[in-house]
Amino acid sequence: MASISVSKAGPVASEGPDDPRGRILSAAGQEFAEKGFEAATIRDICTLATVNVAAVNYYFGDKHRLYIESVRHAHEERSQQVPLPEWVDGTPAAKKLRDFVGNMLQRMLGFDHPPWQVRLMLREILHPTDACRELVEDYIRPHFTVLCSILNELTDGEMSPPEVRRIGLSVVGQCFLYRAAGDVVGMLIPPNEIENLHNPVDLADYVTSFCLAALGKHSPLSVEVSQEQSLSATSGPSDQDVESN
Amino acid sequence: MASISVSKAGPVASEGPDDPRGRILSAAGQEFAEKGFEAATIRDICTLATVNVAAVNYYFGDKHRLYIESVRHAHEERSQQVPLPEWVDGTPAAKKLRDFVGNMLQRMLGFDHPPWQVRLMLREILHPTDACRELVEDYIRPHFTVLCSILNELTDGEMSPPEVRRIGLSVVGQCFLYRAAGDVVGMLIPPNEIENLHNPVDLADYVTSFCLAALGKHSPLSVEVSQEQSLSATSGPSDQDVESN
DNA sequence: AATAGATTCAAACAGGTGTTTCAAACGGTG
DNA sequence: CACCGTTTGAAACACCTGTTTGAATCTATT
Repeated sequence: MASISVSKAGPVASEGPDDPRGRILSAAGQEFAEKGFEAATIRDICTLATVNVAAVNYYFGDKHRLYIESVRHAHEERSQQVPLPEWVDGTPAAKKLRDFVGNMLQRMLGFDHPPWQVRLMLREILHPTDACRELVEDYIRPHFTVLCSILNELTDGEMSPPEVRRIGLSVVGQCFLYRAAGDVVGMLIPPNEIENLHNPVDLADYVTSFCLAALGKHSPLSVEVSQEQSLSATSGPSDQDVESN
Repeated sequence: MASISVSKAGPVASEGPDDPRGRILSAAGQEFAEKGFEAATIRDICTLATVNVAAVNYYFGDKHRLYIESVRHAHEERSQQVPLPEWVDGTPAAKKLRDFVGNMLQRMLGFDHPPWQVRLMLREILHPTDACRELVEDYIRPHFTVLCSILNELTDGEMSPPEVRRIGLSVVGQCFLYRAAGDVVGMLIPPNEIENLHNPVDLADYVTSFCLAALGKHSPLSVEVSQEQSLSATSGPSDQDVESN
């Protein structure tokens, strides 16, 4: 959206089901997501995509441009896989917040283990390269803007935009920890507790309650949080996780 | 502490000021922190440490064991550089929480840009290898335990340990976002706002208030948060940031 | 069927990697 | 001083990397 669409490298941009370019893009995404830019090798990528090593040079020029394209490909696919919820007019802001958090956690953590698209984007967030700016403008900022507008609605415009953004980061941060440092969290917390309290659904309820309580739109957490005053059982529409390719 | 102290590889473990082993450890930490395990090269490390390439094999065996040792070295140094605050009896739990959060943010973000020790540990948290378990047990878990005990004291034991841990992760998560995804936050938020609202000191006040409000130990944030009911101006003792090596 | 362009392929290239070698230098001890 | 284990040094090794080459194959148009 924000970035000028760069003319796609390579001779052709077909859309067939066994389009070599697409196979390379998908294989590269998985390899880069798992091993990082340096450790992933063109040979492994091409083996996974069942193409010759020369193909990546033919379609993308070099490894770096392949990486850029595969990050773009990842967030484009993920945007379609888990679109933002949409609400009818009059939906309470608190429910919108719960839906948004549920949607974000679903996108970050997935139903099963998260798809490679998310892990690749995470790498770019943690150690930004040239691909990061586009990722932020086309993927992250739109989502963050929606969150801020929900928070603004929730507090009836009492807070300044900077303050709203800070609350927004608090919401994102609580979720982000599980995605970025999930392994460490798993070492820190007993395994059964992970399943009971730290699964995507219960987490969405909890993070939402925590935020609402901090904003005074909800009773505080410290007096009986266990009685599950469920805000909503249904998360946003079309939350399914498409493990494509 | 928790892990059995492995016999140090290499022929000798001297402590002199120009001990080659120590120079390699420090150089390796910086290189690994900046470039990651794969991208950092033994030759660059040895150039930085002004030793021959064969020295790393002589003192550590191979690149992998050098990495393990340098992660251990990093969190040992960082523990000394920014120790946990200590409180006199009768210190209010709310102040303890504020001190702890301030201390944690100082440790994560540093006064200036964070030292390589933190960035190396962060890499290990994000993409764990063999070095992670020891990092968690010797460094992360002790800190997390302190946080949980503060939260437990704060809520007068009303919450179960699992619930306390979940609150603890919320506190950590809010801080962690700035450390792990600081670049993206910088792209998402106007620059002047970063300086005014998202600096370590103001962040510590904010995260503490957010948490206290959620627990009902504090007035909610959404009605006038700007009037700075400062909990404490002094962060924990010995918060200075030693840029050693 | 013949042609021209697009695509694939095996092979090779130049450069960098972690690791090893083995001789030289060092430093304390008899 | 001569000895011997410890430490350093330059060079080489074997392997793997991204990239390129140029011929072979395929595909579609004439």
